[in-house]
Amino acid sequence: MRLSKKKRQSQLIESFQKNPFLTDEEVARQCDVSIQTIRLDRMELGIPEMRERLKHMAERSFDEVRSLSPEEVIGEVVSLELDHSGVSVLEISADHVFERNQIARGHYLFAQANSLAVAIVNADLVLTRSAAIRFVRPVTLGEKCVAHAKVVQKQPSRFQVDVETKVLDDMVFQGVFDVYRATN
Amino acid sequence: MRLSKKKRQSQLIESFQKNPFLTDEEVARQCDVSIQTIRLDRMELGIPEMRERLKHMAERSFDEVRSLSPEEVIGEVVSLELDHSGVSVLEISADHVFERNQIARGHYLFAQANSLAVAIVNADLVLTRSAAIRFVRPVTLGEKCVAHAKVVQKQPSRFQVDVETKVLDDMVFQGVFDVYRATN
DNA sequence: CCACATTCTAGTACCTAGTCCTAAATTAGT
DNA sequence: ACTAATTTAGGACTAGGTACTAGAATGTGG
Repeated sequence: MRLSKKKRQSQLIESFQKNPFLTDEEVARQCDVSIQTIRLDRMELGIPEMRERLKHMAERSFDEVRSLSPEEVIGEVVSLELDHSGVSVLEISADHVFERNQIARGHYLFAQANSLAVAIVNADLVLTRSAAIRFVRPVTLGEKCVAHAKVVQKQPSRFQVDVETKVLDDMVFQGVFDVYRATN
Repeated sequence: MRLSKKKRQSQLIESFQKNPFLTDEEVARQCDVSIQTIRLDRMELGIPEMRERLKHMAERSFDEVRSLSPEEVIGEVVSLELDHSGVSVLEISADHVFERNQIARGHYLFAQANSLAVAIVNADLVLTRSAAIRFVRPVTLGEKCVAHAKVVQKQPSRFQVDVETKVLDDMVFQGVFDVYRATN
């Protein structure tokens, strides 16, 4: 006997999770059943065909790249007054948290604040020289982090930008960034 | 006249870059040429068919998830003495840099240092309370960043971890992290 | 042991988004 | 006007499927 239907199906779920690139033919051979059986299983389990699986993976990763790369800012900038102030919003998704406890990894909050501090300065090449930051309280999955940045010191090529990130009215992160206009 | 072959082809490259999900049929309509022309173009330019493109994207994102998630550390930890010291290596790839100037975005260096500082502490739930960091010099595409972390102060649930990141013998990043064991 | 249900297998027609190939038609350059 | 480059058309074939029908094998209850 080859395995009951239920066992096969739960094994199937695992297989596709571990390796989404498997074709029906390959798993059929693995389970020693016909290709049609695998297809019926996929129907019942609501698992899409390989091409669709890959497409969804590609979509997800593409969306990430797109939201990161064009503006090169983490979080969505909702208002920006160059050389003065700005606000960005980052909703903590599953990608941002530790699996075990659903707490956001610090560097995402840092990245949000840092890229906002850099975006605020009106120049082609802006880099961070130094920063002092505090993670006031842990942020968890689903929370919407709103970062407010403002320039507090302005010199020809050096800026001090203060960033405060809140969830609702709750302060979660504070940072002071020393950024500079670099000569390209 | 519809556009010269060269213009069409360079537009094609851009289109596929902007949206890898396009089928030949769709771009053919966009360029107002036949599907075969697009296929010849793809051949000449060495652009694979859509399904292959998506597959490669899926592969890349799959690999990333696999290499990032298990340890939840950015960079590869090459040595680790719990509660004492550790070293991790991060090679700056195209994903880490600003497109314009090939300079690594600060938060990747921060992420490497931060996750090493957290990994070093022997406890289930470790979070960063605060940090003071300095980006000593910009890091560019292809450079291999080696972060050395050591615990310089140890209290029951609070640690100060100093991190220095170098490219060869060149200091590029310095950070002092205040991390703590949290009660889960 | 029979009957009936569940489960599995086989096979056909069809789909998309292609490849590979041949051949004809069109356009451009000189 | 002639040749060469470019474009288009079409046919045969492919992978990895969907959707559907029908039959075979394997249970399981009575």
